[in-house]
Amino acid sequence: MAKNIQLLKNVLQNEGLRYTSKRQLVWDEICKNDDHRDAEEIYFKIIQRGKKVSRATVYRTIDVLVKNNLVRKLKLGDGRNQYENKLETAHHDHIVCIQCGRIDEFMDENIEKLQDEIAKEYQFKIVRHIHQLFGLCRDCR
Amino acid sequence: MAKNIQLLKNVLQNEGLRYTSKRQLVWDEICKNDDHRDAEEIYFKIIQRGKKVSRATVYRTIDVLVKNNLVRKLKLGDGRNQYENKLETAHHDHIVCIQCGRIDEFMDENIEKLQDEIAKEYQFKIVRHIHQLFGLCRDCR
DNA sequence: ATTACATTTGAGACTCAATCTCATTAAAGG
DNA sequence: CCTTTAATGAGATTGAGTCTCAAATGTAAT
Repeated sequence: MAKNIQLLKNVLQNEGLRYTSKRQLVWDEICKNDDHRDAEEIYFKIIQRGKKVSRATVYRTIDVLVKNNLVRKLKLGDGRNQYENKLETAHHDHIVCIQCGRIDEFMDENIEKLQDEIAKEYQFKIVRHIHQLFGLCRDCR
Repeated sequence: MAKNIQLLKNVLQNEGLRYTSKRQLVWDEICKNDDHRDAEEIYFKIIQRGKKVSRATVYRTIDVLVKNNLVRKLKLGDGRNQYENKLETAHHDHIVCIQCGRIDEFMDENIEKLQDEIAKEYQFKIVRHIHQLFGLCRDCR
């Protein structure tokens, strides 16, 4: 857990922001489990634990954590966005520009889940997968 | 264009909804180009063309079209959702057994939508994609 | 420590895309 | 044309997320 404190300190320093107890509360809560939760759940859980923090601070802190890759933001698209800590080494797939060769990485928790559903439907046990998107990047389109 | 009218009629019939001039206006506008536009743009363009329709009807009609695969919904996650017609034909991906070589085909609309979101996020215009699941089929696992 | 200054925090107002309400209008089938 | 049922529109409402600004807290120099 001390490692997580240091991660936060590094990020804040990197952003030119102060290390504060409120920011630590938010990061701690997000690290408490590996589920994806929305800002409201994270906020409420902290309150439930008897700590004081505001929604504004939760949102603001999450933004910093997401920007600095400590937290993954899952944009479900409907309702609230969800978040999960990103402490494990992440799996990712690729999105490739057929014009200039630029390669970006992507990773989508929802696609992963849907793959599992498909595997179940076909009674397959998945060992690995390839998922590549080909197209024109913002500079080539 | 008569083909598009029929597509709309089929969808509405399938949904148990009436074919109306307002719904046709919305679908026509979405078919007018292949860009991704948000509901407000689509609404306003119809008004600009001198036709009358309300935002509520635009939103409601788009929902039906998305649900029935005539329109692709691009959830950027920030700001307004965007939409584009989906008149081109469908495709499928593969799920492969690494033991016996069996190949099944799958196609999941939700994965497709998520891919579009990713493309949007990365500002890519997707031309094609590869999505293959490798594992053990029900007979080999 | 104390002071002086800058940043952070919180309560609630605010934003804005999207949805809902319900009175009015339009479609379908006699 | 008439009746029934669904669709439409104007504006109110919702709700996740952001913004405001006074108060609280951190930071650094003295």
